[in-house]
Amino acid sequence: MARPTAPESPEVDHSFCPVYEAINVLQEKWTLHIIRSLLDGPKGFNELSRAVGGCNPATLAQRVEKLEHLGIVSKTIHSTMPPRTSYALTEAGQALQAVIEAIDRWGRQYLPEPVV
Amino acid sequence: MARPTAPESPEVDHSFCPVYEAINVLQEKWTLHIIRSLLDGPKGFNELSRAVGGCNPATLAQRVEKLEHLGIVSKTIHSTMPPRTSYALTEAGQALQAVIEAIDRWGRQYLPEPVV
DNA sequence: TCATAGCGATATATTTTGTCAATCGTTTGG
DNA sequence: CCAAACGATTGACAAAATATATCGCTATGA
Repeated sequence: MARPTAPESPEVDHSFCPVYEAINVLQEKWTLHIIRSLLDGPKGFNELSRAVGGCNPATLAQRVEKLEHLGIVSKTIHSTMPPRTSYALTEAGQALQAVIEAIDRWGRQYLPEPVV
Repeated sequence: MARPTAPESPEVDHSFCPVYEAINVLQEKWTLHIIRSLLDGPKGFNELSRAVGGCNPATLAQRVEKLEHLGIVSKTIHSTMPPRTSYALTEAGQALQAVIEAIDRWGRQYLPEPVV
């Protein structure tokens, strides 16, 4: 047991495998959607919420906080009143474009029909 | 509302966006770990479980069934008693190697230190 | 001027999802 | 001949996500 945040089994040693960690970060619900939305520019909270499509504010706030903590997203408060905040991708976040593009290519090729 | 399985908001139209769908498939917990494990060859149920590391059998069975249904994983029953089954990636599943590799590169570059 | 919509969130209650631990009948290794 | 391993399945439980309402405040339009 090396990484407390990662799910572990006694049989396999995943101690510190960057891919395993990366997967753990990206597999959380909405995370990839958030990153994809931010790839076309910084957004405010509600703006991001609309772009992501369907994520409720509680989850969105939590995800975005975690991504900020991981250095993937940066949060800038322009004014508290009226509330004006913007979320943008950091360099690490921008680098995830490659991942999104890979998913994009895969989706176009192998999910041509609606998934039921 | 176009895709019943996808989370939707009235403001944004995600009706049929392959990337959006692909993300929805890949973001489910353990899915990427399962695919990554199967990239180095077919595995039995418990073998897969150990390779994935930490996923409980109920969830694993459910994930693997869904992936089979999506045409990403194929299940072959060699014998029912004694139980002998193997799970392998289909062509669509193999194609996800590109995605895993992109995540791999990203992880190595941007997650060099343990993620708390 | 005065209601209204929008901002960035947060709280509570409920539903969905994932986990834990035990279990099945059979074969194999010691 | 007893214990472990195989591929799962079950039911009770915990954790995560959702819907919905709400906050204080302001800029806008009628």
